[in-house]
Amino acid sequence: MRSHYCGDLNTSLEGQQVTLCGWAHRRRDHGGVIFVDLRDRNGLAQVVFDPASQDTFGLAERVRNEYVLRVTGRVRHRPPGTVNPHLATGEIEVVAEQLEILNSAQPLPFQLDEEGVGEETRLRYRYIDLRRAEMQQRFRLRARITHVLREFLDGHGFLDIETPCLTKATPEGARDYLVPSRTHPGSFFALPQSPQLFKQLLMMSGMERYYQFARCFRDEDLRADRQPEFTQLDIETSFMDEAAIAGLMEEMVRDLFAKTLEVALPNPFPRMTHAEALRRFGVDKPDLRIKLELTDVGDLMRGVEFKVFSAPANDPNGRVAALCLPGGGTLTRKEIDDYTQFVAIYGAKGLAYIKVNDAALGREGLQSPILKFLPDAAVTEILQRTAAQSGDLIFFGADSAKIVNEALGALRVKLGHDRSLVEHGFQPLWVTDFPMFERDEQAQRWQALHHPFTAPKVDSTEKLEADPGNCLSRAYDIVLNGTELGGGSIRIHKPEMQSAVFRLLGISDTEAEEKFGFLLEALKYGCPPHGGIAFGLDRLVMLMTGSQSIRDVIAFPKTQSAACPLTGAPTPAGEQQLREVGIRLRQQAAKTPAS
RNA sequence: GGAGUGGUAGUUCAGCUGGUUAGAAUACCUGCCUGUCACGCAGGGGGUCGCGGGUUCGAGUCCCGUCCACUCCGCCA
Repeated sequence: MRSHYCGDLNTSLEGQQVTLCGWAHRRRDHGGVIFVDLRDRNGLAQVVFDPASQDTFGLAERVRNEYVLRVTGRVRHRPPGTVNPHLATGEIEVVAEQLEILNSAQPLPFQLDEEGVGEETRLRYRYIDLRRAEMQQRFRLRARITHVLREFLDGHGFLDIETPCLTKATPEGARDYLVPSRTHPGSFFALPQSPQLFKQLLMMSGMERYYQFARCFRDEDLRADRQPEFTQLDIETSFMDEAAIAGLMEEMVRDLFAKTLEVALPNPFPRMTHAEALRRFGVDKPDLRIKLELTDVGDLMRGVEFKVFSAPANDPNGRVAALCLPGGGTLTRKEIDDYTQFVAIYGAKGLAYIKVNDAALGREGLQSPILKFLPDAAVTEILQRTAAQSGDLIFFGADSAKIVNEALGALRVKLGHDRSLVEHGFQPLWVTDFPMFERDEQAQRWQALHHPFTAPKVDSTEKLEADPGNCLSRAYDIVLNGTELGGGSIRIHKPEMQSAVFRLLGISDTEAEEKFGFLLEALKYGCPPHGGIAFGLDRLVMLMTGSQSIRDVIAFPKTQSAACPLTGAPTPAGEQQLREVGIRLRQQAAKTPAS
């Protein structure tokens, strides 16, 4: 006799005695015969308690749904007739000879095979939700993914090294989660937003190739793909340049997809500059499965009477772009109004359009409220550039480049999904040549687009300071199906360059010394050129499992208000605990968030 | 901080322009049925309509506030 999983059972085991452990998922009672679907992590098997064959009846009578059982019995074919597709194998059943009830169970708060159970109920009883076959499969794939990634990295000489979770607050970036120090009253640790500085220090330590599945914490508002704590596959190498790192990393991702999903990704991954991504797709993480593209038409609008178009066309920070939707002529007035509302979210004040009824007729074949403002030459050129055909519809965005890009970029993705224009499969992409800085007009200063340790493409501080606004960085992002999977860069490894970047970011020497003194000092003791990348593991698993939310691939996630319905965390701290860490509250906690 | 959607039985939902005792499915309980396959049949229990206030003769339904969940904007170096 040997133990089996329900899903392991097959017809070749006929006649053999097996032992199964699991939950009595569904009990049916027909006359004297009792049928129990036994569920374990591998599936369902039907167990028959037949009083005519064995004396197990007395116990089986007591079995209710979801009791935890150990059943020993003999495998046999079912009587001819029906095959149950819900079972791991519908052709055989196990005739129980011994039954042990390992535990009883109250009726579950929701049915495991029920669709659409509310998010909060699922999280409140996450341990039950995780029993569902769908969740079991997701977490099995997640474990398989981390295993294959580790295998690849271990095989390429990377060392798995842990870095602290209790560390120092960083001044820029996301809000930190703070942890009060008992031994240093009034002082706080911060939970790491990423192990960025530690992995750089490891390069200075001669570790040369490092990786870690690192838990990261950011106290910012949540989204379907953002949790306050999440896992990064954090990687850093010495002596490798952008091309070498990208080459190795995409080899790793190809290996991963081949081994876990049997999907062949392109070799090499396509590459695109940040500027090209914005110009063609309006975003720095384009979903290449959607073939729609933005087309610049600003040069045609400089002289038109229509101020909405001519003003941004003549503004160096403005943009006028077109987005042609094949077959969009069938859109109703209401649908177009809905899209206008949609782009308003991104600050667009309107959404002009031209319906192309008959492309061959030129102006006469078009239909649009803005047609009267456009000269013939511009109309002809628009049709040509967008390659519009009869039956298409051309949307227009005209505003600051930022608003046009965000509005039309988001509209492009929405149209892709609404109109079923999304190709199947996985389409990866490297985005490169990011600007080093972006201007924060409100604060009148530069901000790092990536992070302040990213190396610029120029090699001297003079060149960097001469024109910071046009300086590119040695950063790269890996994008998959419109999701930013990971980002990295070659780092600054010279103290004077690091100081220059801090200065440009408005971080004074005193402040830099206070916040990053240890880094600046370490750079002086022989820092190798180095760079790396960090992958969002949860997002990667989300894409690979086809999940709609990052919560579905995290065992115990938080709700949108960053609370845990299962444990009730966070909860108010007791007076004694607060006293120990030297904290007095400015106001009493009103209530427990999850209660 | 802001916009939108939702909150009614354990669960998933219906409940129209306000009007008797708030319904369905499923789950649960009892009984019947000797091979069920989401078994079937008969019966039963189960609700502070998120919470607070208001309008009204009368509120699940209308108004105001508030809490919670989800999606998005801001935010996320």
